Amino acid sequence: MEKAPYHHGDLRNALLDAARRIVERDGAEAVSLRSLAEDLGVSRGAPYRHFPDRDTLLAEVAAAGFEEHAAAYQGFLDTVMDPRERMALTTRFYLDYGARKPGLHRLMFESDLLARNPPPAVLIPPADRSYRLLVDIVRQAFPDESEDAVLARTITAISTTIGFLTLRGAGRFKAFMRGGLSDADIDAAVIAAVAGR
Amino acid sequence: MEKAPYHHGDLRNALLDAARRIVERDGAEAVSLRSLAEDLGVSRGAPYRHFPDRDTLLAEVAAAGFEEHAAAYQGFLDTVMDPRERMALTTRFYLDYGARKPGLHRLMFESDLLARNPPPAVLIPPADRSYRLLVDIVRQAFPDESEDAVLARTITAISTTIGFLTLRGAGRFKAFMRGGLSDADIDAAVIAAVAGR
DNA sequence: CCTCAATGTTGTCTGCGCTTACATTGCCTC
DNA sequence: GAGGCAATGTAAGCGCAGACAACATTGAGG
Repeated sequence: MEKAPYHHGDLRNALLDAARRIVERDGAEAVSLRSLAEDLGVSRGAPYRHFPDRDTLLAEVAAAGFEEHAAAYQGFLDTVMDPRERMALTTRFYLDYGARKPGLHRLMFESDLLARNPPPAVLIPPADRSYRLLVDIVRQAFPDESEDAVLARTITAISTTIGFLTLRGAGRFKAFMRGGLSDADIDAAVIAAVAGR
Repeated sequence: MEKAPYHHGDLRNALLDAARRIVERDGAEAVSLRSLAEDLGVSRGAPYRHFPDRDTLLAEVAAAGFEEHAAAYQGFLDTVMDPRERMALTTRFYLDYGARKPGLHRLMFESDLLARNPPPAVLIPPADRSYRLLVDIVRQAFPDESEDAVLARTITAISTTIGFLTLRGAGRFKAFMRGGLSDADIDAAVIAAVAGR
């Protein structure tokens, strides 16, 4: 018969994993250090040994999200040869990811973690990496455009994609559905607007 | 010497006004019924006489926001004659509004109030009205397009606009600023992407 | 073996949403 | 006017959460 050891063993990573699962499903608001501790069979003060506060934990979850997110469409650079098709696939990947993990998506793209002064240090490298990757993909899809135009296009492209997910998540498109447009139609319209101009 | 009357007089509207001010400046998360009650000099239970819960109050604040928002660019339909220019002005109005009242903007376009089942009844008419107005503006700016195309374009247009505000608010464009693009350049790029295709 | 740093526990404070039981007020009717 | 009643406000309390401080336990290195 196993008796529970005084020390958890790897509480830090266990907290990150558990928080991540909750964020993916129910959003960052649903994460509570207390209930996390309870789930992991540990006292409510224990998490503070590993994270000074709740936001620091969430920042690490978001950082891991950016890593995973960027790594996934990094692959398109190697496997998909046509630059325009690559851009369309990247957009579709964003849409799928946002639909599959809405809470994590919100934490990454809507929370004000990166707007803090200063932003959490763990968050900056993966966020920058993801941003640079995206600019590369846009640049190769529109090779004739100036660098400023490419940057501007990257901004509008990601704005369209993220905004669409935000608004759909907020239920603002329910009214549009009565207009005979299917989900697939709308997805296609977004992808066309981003990649097809 | 005035003694405080037992009844506030118009607590309901006082709550709405106070909540609105806090939402505009600091976001809906900063609204607490307790501190609202304290500010207005009533007991902490008093607000519950007027709103069954916090979300109901926030829904009314959002509804008022949609009214004001739509009324403002309703004016463009009457005063601005060129349909494309009208569309550009509407976009600029969205951008200004989001920059001026970020918290209210988030409550209106990012919160999940409208995604509930059922959504708060007070919210549906103003949200629908705002949506129809927007479709009208897009339809007149692109009169040759099919109705489905107009709907799709409305969706991508508002997605671009709201997404841009969301991402800028989330600090995700800080990295882009180092690329030599000014705020005005980026605003212009968004407006061009929405209205100028 | 002993010490110490890392890690986990317990108790406490504050603030919040929400509910229940009770108090005050003003209006409406007779 | 007096009585009654609905609207409105107060007071107290529950459960949950974040954060901190004081204390306990453990294991690794000197």
